Parts: sequence; C-alpha cells; structure tokens
Amino acid sequence: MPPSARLHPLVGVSHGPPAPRGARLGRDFYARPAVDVARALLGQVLVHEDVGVRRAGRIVETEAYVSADDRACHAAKGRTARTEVMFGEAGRAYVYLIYGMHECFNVVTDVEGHPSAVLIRALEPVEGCLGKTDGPGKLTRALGVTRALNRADLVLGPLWIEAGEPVDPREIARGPRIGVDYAGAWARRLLRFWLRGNRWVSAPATTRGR
DNA sequence: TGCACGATGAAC
DNA sequence: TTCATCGTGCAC
Repeated sequence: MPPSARLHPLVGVSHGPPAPRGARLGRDFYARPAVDVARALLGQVLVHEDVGVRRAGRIVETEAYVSADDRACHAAKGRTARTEVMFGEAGRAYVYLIYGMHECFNVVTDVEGHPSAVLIRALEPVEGCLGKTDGPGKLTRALGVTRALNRADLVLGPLWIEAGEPVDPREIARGPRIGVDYAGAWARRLLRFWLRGNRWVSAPATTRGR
C-alpha cells in the first residue's frame, strides 16, 4: 500500500483515501477504533431510504463510546440482549430508546469482540428531513430512524452513510461527552467531536463546548 | 416481580 | 428547573 493510501491529509487518520462523494461507506470505514470513526464521520452524509423516500443529513457532531471499560458505554454492563450488537461486526446500527421516548442512533465500530460505537448527535439537514436535526433524539425522528433498524447493516441496508465533502481537520473541535456525568473520569475524556461553529451542533453541546 | 434510572427534548 | 415515559439491568 502506498503511503498516500494510508494517511490522507484531509482525514488525518491511518486509513484509505476518502471515498468519492456520494459513495456508500464500506465495512473498512467502520472497522477501526471508535475515536477514529467519530472524527472521520464528520462531514459524511447519513441517509435513510424508506418506501422510496430519501431523508438525509450531513453529520456535524459525534461521540465515541470506546470499550467495555468506558463507564459511559452501554457495553460496560457486559454482553446483554441490548448491548450484543456492539460486540458484533462493525458497520451495524445500534438504535436504542432513551428516557422512554427518544431514540438514539449509533454505528458499531472496531473489531468483533471489542464493543464500541459512535453516537450521531447532530446533522445538518440535506434532504427530506421531518423537523430539526440538532440533537440525537431529534435527528432520528427527522430521518424516520427507529428501533426497527437496530442491528441493520449500514453496508447493505436501507440506512447508510455516504461520503460527503472532505473536512479539514482544523474545523474539528472536541470536548467531553454530554449527559454522562455518572461515568467518573470517563465523563471528562474528550470524546465528543463537532464541526466548529456549525449552527446545527446540539444545544447542550454549544453551551458545554469549546 | 419490582424498581431506579437514563448517551433527551420541550415547556415553564 | 421540571417532567414526560418505558426498556433495561439489577436487587430482592
């Protein structure tokens, strides 16, 4: 593999060159550590196609949930019916219900047996969105993503992520994750990433960001 | 079998 | 700051 294929200047991680704009991201994109995926997802476009209707948004804010040791990660509870998907192959959807009423969408990352995922926290609307997309519960509603899509394969199914315009790493800001104060030292780790100054970044994030 | 508690959002 | 609302994990 030539050096240029390992380190692209606009992605900044040890991975292949960016896919051509509009191309569906493949398994390899997701099969690396959650932090790498969380950064690389910024600027990419999440798409849900349902009964011929396409709804899409550009990813502007993400959070990495990195391992079973990460106390904020649901997989810290161990391998259960709910967390099972995070222990499986990368590129699957992990969709769960929070607070009895909102659904959150994650992509499973890293190698099988290493539970981790990236929560998509905010999108910039692109196409067909039903309402606002500046928060994890809002964007699932706007794209029609529900728990029915839990475990769906983003590489093959009706829900996927496609390549957007490459993002300059200098545009990427990072800070602590939102709503995980119970996680001790893990709550202070800088595992949230967003596009600096983007108006669609979630409200709690803009008040706690930097 | 029961119960405490959320990776949130909207209203007050 | 409060509260809606229910699946999950764990105590009993």
